[in-house]
Amino acid sequence: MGMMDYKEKVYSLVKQIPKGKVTTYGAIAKKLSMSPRTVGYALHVNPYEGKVPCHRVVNRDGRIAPSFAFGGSEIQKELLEKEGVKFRDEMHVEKDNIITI
DNA sequence: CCGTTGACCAGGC
DNA sequence: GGCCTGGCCAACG
Repeated sequence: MGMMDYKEKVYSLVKQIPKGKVTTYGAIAKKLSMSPRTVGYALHVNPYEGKVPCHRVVNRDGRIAPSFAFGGSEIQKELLEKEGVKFRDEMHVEKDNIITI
């Protein structure tokens, strides 16, 4: 494993989120000592569709991404529901799905 | 070198 | 829960 820039650190952490659970940008940011915005940016430009489960990251309120990079929030919702994540409404997961990792 | 943008957050009300 | 504010910071033009 060579040098990891900040984005790769984010991706390797996201890969550890178990199926059926989600975590927050802030939790990842805190663990990597970076700003939550930077985590959001890294996922926005994530080049590893299918390799990094970026659909398992939500904001502090449990809200999914309004402009999820791979097909919009509807796709993110589908991916999560397929894994058993329950939703409170169209844009929010039930908070008991959120883990801190 | 700015000014702006954005998959954010903490805290207050 | 919602709405604001101030803070945050990489990237882009």
